[in-house]
Amino acid sequence: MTKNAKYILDIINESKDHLTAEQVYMRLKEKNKKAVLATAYNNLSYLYHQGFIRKVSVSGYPDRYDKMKQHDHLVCIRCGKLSDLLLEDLTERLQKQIGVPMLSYDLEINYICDECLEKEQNL
Amino acid sequence: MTKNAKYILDIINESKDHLTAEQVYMRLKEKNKKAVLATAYNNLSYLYHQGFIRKVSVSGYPDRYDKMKQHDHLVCIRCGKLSDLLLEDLTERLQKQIGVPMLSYDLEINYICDECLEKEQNL
DNA sequence: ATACATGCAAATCTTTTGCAATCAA
DNA sequence: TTGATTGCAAAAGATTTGCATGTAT
Repeated sequence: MTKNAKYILDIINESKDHLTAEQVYMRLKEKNKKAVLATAYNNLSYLYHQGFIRKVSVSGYPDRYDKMKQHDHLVCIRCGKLSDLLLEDLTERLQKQIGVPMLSYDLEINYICDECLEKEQNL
Repeated sequence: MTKNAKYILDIINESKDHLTAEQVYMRLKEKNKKAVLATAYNNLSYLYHQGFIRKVSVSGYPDRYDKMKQHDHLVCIRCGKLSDLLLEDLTERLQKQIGVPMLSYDLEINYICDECLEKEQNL
């Protein structure tokens, strides 16, 4: 694990938000001024494939990166806003129902956030 | 609902696969030779926002479109392959745990498919 | 010395947009 | 006719890649 990869892993783990590669890059630059966007992408990709971080993909928005620790997401179908949810862990329940070994699961609850709801009501 | 939108909705509902916009477009052309990729995109987007179809986003791959009917997905984290799963419906269980009205949920189980597993073992 | 990581720029790919022409109510 | 939909081309945005350079072991 290289210096940049370590920095990035820390950035992800310390952040309460769901950061895009661009945002990770901006924070990485605070620690390593020479860093470049592609390096952020490359290391995020590496960390993801090694299973050190999660990646949340919502169509129409850039990928966002997240801690590994199991948790679920509330996704606004209008603006893509992402919030964490701590729901019961479904791992066992799901594993029983599937024939193959499960690595992890991603559960996203779709809703419309307050701001978007308000906007739609003001039409 | 326009002619193209209807065609596309039928294509999605009749397909057993998870079609990309490109694939939808190719099938749309069989019914309407003049159709164009952007029209497929526009109508898919319309159908999605109207809640007629689902959209499955896996990072690194084009979006795939799917029937509305609740079901879950098995996603290969190596090649992005998508398969349907019929697991127990978690709607009520989840709704009880969140404070806001839930529109729907997306549950993706991550695994490594047979082909990818074999490739990795042959290294 | 060697392999790997980086910086940089350019390429790629998906998806969206602007606009003019066309279609349908 | 009037507004929405289409076809088309171009733009936009996110992510990846190739390559030369730098770094660490």
